[in-house]
Amino acid sequence: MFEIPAPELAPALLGLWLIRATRDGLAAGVIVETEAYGGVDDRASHARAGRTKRTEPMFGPPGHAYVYLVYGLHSCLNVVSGMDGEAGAVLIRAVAPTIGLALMSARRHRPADADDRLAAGPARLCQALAVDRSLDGHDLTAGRELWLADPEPATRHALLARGVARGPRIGVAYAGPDWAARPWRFGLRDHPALSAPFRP
DNA sequence: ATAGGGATTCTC
DNA sequence: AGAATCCCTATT
Repeated sequence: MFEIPAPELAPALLGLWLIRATRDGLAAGVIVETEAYGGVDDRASHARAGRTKRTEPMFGPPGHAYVYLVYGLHSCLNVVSGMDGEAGAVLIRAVAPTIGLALMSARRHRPADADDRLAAGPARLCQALAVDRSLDGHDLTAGRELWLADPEPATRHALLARGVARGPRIGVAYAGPDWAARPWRFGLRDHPALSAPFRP
């Protein structure tokens, strides 16, 4: 299912489980916001510089993780899309915390935020789920450490019933007006776990 | 070798 | 509005 272009995979990931298992226990949530990044032609994508050490996973097998460090501080998680050898990835921008809330809360070394927002934001979600670059390249379909899983169809249907909102990607003004304007961000409409730019 | 800057978040 | 903070990428 991951061998499709990122702009197609991004909305398809909405409503799926993202599950993290560590020695400390299990933490999991439902993906509510995603963002698509293309290959060498996408001026907003890390792959724009071609195949490099950092972006190697983006060119690798689909369904694996691409985890990078941004601003020297925060990890961000992507699901690699497209065919092996062709770059593409979907940034997971927000997850609705469902299992292991205490664990997620403990990992955030800050005063308790609203539970809904524990994993609202690409860097927040990585902190809440203990995702860092040690998981770069990890197979997200293997069912261990960090993986994706299908929810009950009825559950997912109910979630998607609120509708999918689209909009331009966040923080990519450097890519120029054309690429920055592409509506490649997807989110469950009005969901309380959406990231900061989309909260009221 | 070095400069420039970032797919963010938090605080002032 | 500005800082925090590392490492990637491009250039010299």
